[in-house]
Amino acid sequence: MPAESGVTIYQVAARAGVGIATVSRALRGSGPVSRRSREKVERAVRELGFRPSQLGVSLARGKHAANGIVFPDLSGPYYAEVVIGYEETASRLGRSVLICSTRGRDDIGATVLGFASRVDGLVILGHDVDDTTIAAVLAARLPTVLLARPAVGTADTLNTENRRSAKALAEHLISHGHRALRFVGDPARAPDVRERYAGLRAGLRAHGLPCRAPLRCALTDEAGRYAVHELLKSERPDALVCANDEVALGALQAAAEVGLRVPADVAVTGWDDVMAARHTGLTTVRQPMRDLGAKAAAALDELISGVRITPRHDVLPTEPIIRRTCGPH
Amino acid sequence: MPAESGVTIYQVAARAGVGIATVSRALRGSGPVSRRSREKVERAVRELGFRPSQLGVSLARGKHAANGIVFPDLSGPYYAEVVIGYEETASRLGRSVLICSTRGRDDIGATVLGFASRVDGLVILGHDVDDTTIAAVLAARLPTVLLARPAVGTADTLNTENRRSAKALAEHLISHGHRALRFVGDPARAPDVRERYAGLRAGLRAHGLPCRAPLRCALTDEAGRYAVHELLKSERPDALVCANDEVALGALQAAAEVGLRVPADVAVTGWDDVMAARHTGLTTVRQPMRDLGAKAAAALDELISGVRITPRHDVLPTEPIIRRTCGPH
DNA sequence: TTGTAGGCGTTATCAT
DNA sequence: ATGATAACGCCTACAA
Repeated sequence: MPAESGVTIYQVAARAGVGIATVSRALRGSGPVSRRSREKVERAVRELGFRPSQLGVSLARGKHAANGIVFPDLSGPYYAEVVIGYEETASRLGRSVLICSTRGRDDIGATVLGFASRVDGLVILGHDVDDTTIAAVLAARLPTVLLARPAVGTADTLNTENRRSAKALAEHLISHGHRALRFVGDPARAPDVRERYAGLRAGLRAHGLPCRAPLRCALTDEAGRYAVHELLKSERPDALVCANDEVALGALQAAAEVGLRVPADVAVTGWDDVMAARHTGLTTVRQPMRDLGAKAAAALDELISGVRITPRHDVLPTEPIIRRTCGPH
Repeated sequence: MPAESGVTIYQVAARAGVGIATVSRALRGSGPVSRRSREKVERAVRELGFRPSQLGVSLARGKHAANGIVFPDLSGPYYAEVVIGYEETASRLGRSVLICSTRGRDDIGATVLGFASRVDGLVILGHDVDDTTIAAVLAARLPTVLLARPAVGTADTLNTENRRSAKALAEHLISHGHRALRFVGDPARAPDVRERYAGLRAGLRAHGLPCRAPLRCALTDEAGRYAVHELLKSERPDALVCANDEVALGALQAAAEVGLRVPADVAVTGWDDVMAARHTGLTTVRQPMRDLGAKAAAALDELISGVRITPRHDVLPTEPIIRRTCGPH
């Protein structure tokens, strides 16, 4: 006795004194139904509290009428915003949204494959799902959109711009007199981080400045705090260009702990523009996260409905947000 | 051509030279199968890349093997954390998770009812869904858990403690010499806020102090900022007890704008312990949000599997987190 | 305009 | 141990 009232289309038909086909047509508007029949059906539906079983509908149609989204986590505003944008658009397009977090899972491949068998299309967010698994999903002919992740096979791809904004950020810092810019984060761990680091390097190079090796750490405030704290014991960079806001927030804490003023003694920048960034005056780069989700839903819809068959690869622009932590106004 | 490979159990049976019943049994382990048959089936499955259609399985079993969760939004860490906790536990219990945001929707009732017909059980988070709709869901005999929301009918209920912690917070402020405590937020808009306000009043009353009317505003940083900014033009409370962290963050901004120091000139407290709270030194109250989601999933599982039939109403404890903004350590 | 019948892909019963 | 066969609830030619 799942969701549906338990009432079947047969009972409605019986009560209305018509055939099930008429009930179906009346409900879906999928064929001619006399005014009289329609009214009888509507009344029977009301009296019985009939709600069509999604299971029946889906099986008959061969469609789940549901899309999936796979993401690494929902803590931290980044992914959550994407999911919200996705849900908003998907539901407007009449599709339910199934979620699947890979957080702390050991069998990601199998999980995603199972998940894929419950949806008409899939969005995969981030790089927790390996290429092999994605290839398998594509082999099952499941429409797929990859988000914030390098391309695989024929899947659509949707990314946000990293390099250009990172370079702009670096040049902004340089123009304010900063010279020793140090990147905080691990380029090896994520393509996005790699590109941000590349942008920083490009900015430095353009001004004939050297670039030190990145200060590697995980993308959490605690990791950033620890790494930067250790760093500041022995070195004094002009600016800390952090891989994301959380790391930057950790860096701010570390600076405070060792008695350094921001931005007077050291500048700090992040990436994402999370809420905490606004409230700490953190200079950062804003990504259109909700848009990203919405665009993914729209792209997936095109793929599922067959309106488009050739893959598309989009890159959404990002925008540096200059605040207090990167220097005098 | 949804997720599943397109291969059916009949093709597998044919290839393996057995009946479909044997294939089903072999795959599910739901009955005796000879070693020999099992091997033939396994090989056929592998060769054909067979994956059972969830639609077929669900229809035959009369179960969606999926739970739903309805929430107001995912921006802001509160709901996102709950959803994560929920997904984690639900998926461990072998159930997929469907999400439904009510954000910016006009037809919430209809949306939720439609949503309900796609799941075996439902968690409803917050008070965006009205009692009538919930009653309708319950009438459809759908197992339901209400989260952070007053009880309705026979649904399970799971809440976090508000009043006691609010009172404790008030008494902490009072013990630090604060007298003119002002509540910021609108008790009329949410039961949680109402209880937090009640707790504040109780704390003041216990010390023979008067309690002013709440400074009403929406639960966003912008609303809090504006309301407090206006307030501080004409009044000088000792402490601002905010309905949640976002409002409190807005209050911090407002205080800074009018040149007031926190906590020297005015203390500020929030509620939720979001990331930004940690990084601004905001005194707040921590709620076990992920736990809340996990417990909801577990409760729902009991209801769905029929292990328990009588409703349960739990209240999870909360914990004041004393930081910088409420006064000298 | 309407109803009958077949099909969607499983599971599960029940003879064998 | 195994395989027909009947559900499951709906949609949709097709025939009337």
